[in-house]
Amino acid sequence: MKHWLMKVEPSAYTIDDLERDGTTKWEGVRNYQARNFMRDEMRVGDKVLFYASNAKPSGVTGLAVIRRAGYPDPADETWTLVDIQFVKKFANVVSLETLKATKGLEKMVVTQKGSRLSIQPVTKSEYDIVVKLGKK
DNA sequence: GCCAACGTTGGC
DNA sequence: GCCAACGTTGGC
Repeated sequence: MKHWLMKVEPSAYTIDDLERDGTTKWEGVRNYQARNFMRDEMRVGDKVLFYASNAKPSGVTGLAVIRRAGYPDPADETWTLVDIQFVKKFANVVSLETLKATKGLEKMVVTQKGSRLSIQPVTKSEYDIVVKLGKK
């Protein structure tokens, strides 16, 4: 079982949209590294931190789970889709600022300078720390 | 809106 | 295959 962080801008999709929809196709990834994670490594049941980028503030807004593993995008088979399912919305956003200030998350990809990757692997311990922060 | 970081493209 | 130019991401 792996853990992931998936970024999306609120103007495109939010945790509220996911709560309403239940599940959604994760469309629009146009980066090879991110695609390869979806295509090769994501499995049904993997846990996902749902991250809002370009937000006020940017941060993790809730949790999701992989519902369907990587499959070709019917619109363009170069690219890969997965389906994710809503798990929960955090009472409060766990902001990037908080992530950067939290012990144990120093190596988390999203806290690194210049980290633009929209699909990122997260360790179990990082995932657990963020879930705990989300309950506060 | 600015701009640093970084991925991609394309001329050579 | 190198690398400058260009485009995009995303924090601020």
